[in-house]
Amino acid sequence: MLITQAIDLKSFLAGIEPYAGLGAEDSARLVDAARIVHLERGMSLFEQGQPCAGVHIVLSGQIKLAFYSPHGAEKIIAIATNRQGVGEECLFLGQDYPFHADALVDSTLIFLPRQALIDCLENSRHFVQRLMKCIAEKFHHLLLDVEAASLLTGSERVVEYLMRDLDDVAQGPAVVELNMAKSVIASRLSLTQEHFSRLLRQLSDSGMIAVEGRQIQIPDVCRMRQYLASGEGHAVNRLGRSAGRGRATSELLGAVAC
Amino acid sequence: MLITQAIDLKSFLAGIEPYAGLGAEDSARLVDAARIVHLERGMSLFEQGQPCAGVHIVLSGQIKLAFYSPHGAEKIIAIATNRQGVGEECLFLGQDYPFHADALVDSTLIFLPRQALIDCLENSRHFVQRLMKCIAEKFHHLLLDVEAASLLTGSERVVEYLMRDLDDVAQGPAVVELNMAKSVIASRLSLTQEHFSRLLRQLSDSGMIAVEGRQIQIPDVCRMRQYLASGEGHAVNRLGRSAGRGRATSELLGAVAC
DNA sequence: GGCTGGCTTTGACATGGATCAAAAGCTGGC
DNA sequence: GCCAGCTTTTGATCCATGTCAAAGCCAGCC
Repeated sequence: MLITQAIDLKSFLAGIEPYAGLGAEDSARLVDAARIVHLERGMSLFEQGQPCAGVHIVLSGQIKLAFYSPHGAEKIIAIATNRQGVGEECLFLGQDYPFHADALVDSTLIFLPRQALIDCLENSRHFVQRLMKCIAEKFHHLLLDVEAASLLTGSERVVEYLMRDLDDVAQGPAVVELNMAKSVIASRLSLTQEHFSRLLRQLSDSGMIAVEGRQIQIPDVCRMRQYLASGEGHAVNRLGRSAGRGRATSELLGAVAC
Repeated sequence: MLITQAIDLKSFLAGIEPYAGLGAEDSARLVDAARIVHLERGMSLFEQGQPCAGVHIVLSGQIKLAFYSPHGAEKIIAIATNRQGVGEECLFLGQDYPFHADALVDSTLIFLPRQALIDCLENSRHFVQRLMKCIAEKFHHLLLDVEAASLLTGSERVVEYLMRDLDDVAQGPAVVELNMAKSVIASRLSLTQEHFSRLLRQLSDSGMIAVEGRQIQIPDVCRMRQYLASGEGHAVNRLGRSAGRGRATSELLGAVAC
């Protein structure tokens, strides 16, 4: 690995969780062991069932994490981009990867081998804590996805998705750029691509959004929030009702009054 | 807290992850801070959105972890029983509980306050590692649930559920006792109670199982595995298909040939 | 420019699973 | 043994969402 790359890598790692705050020794250990990985669009980073070799951090591109059924059905769990890590949660199960990871577009990643990470864990209490926090956060995200998929209707999930990147206190108009194929977003939202397309059209027809290719105009963010809060979108479904009660769907909708 | 209880607690904690292997000092710290909690059936342990106060470990009973929509819809994420812990994943997010927890039956729990746990974490590197592993395992379980809910049909999920507790290499006949209300199991499997009831009947009519109240007879475990493997249960659904491929649904079905 | 192949939309239709309503079954209490 | 309050089953019906197929659309390429 070239010196310049090594230097860059070091400061790069220092800038992202959970690697920020590593001691010089550990930091060097990781940089030493690190490898750069290039993936062309469509290539696989790893397959479900392979033993976990380490962690990958996305430098550029998009990595799709997904399950496949034997019949070709696909469920995308998450898309890793930017400075996000892939596979931390599998490091210590002494286990196989629980999902597939493929490049949606040409991508570059840093690979940190398992053993180097484990050595750092032995060495630094703070690193373990940070890593634990990182895994807990992923857990939390997955929970939110499960909540949305179970309790919201298709159109509500779409609305919720469009508002994810928006400021919690945003008011008035906004623009959202869909930065991946609609079929990918559809699968993330547990929808077929056709259904997703129709839902966008419905929302568009109702004036809630305006679709221009991958660009979505939102004339009034508050209206979107209201849509979620007062569930026009859905036919009172209920899984079970076993100890029936009624409560607010907390985190799914920002708690801002409009 | 009575001496006898304290002694019991100490050895109890020593017997379960991630508390096994704690040093004497930390162990004492936890036992000191621990409180016993009794919950009557139907009572709430905590609510979604409350700040996380610590971890609860189930001594006896069943604790339901679930989301609720504003309209009373319920999605049960998991049932904690036996020696399982509740809430480890929320400890370090400095965050609120992401779900509700209620007692399905009269239950007894140990409560370990957040601060005592954090002190132990500062103290013991091994404890952090064990806790991290514990959280990673929960993450993995949730992933398996997401996989099942996304890729399997209702009847396949039921079959998969019935086989969960069975030995991976089990052959021939088996009996499964449903140890909670069917409506609860239904929600765990993302089904309505009515649908679940009908699916049990279908499987029963097809001779795959025999239902006697809460007791399910399985004449031939292998037949169940085949049912999952060769997906009779389902009408080739596909979410997306964006980079279509065909692979085995790994962990969902034990990899035993019949 | 005009082709080619991958996305995306639309339409027509099928169906799994949800809803609503009511009848059975159970179970614990008196 | 019988009632009151549950859990569970069954039936009839509806609807959100999936499926299949074909047509548009758009971008990169020669």
